[in-house]
Amino acid sequence: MVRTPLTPLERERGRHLGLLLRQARGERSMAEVAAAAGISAETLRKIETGRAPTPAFFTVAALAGALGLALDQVAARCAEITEVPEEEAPAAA
Amino acid sequence: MVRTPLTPLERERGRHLGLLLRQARGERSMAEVAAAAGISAETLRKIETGRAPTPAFFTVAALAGALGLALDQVAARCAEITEVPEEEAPAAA
DNA sequence: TCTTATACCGGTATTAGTATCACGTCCATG
DNA sequence: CATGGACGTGATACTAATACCGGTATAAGA
Repeated sequence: MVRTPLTPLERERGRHLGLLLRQARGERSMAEVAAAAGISAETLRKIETGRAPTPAFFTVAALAGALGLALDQVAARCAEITEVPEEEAPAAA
Repeated sequence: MVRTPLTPLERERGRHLGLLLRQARGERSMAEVAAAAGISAETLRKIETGRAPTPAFFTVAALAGALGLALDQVAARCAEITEVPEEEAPAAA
């Protein structure tokens, strides 16, 4: 295999990142924040719901800027994710 | 077109990001830094040379961690890139 | 000279991010 | 009830990131 598929840990980290961004968005609409960050609302939705677990650096940077978040804080919070919840870690994988 | 191809500005920004990382790497070898960041040396090389202009967020975060860089500083430096050098901006594009 | 290490480059393979479209749900408002 | 907005989900299209391979170049050392 050439490009390693995302590990469950990476997916969990992406889910965490999505939650962070969603919390920071607060009451603002997805469309508004997405427009402010210069990305599509669909992409923001995928990131927030964890369906795009490893978005591009500049995408996250633009979102952090639009949401008033510090990138280092975001990265630190995501780096805390070091294990996958058992409910989310199927034994078959 | 569905996924917008990278604009010349995005490529220029990626080139800038690569230079930042290379400077921060200093005398250390690519293999060493790549291993410290948990990525392949090939990927690090592509990022440093600007051939992968929009790397994943966690990839940059891991590199910044391995290099002792602050993500906000990196993003801010890259955000300064708002125009493409004329030599690099073909009129045909 | 030969070997080794480092880095650059091209190609190739595979997965993932980004964007658009369509449809469905929920909720508030008319 | 109808309508619209916001969010969710799935499919589809296309580009890009990541990784591995082989080849090349250069510099240092035996």
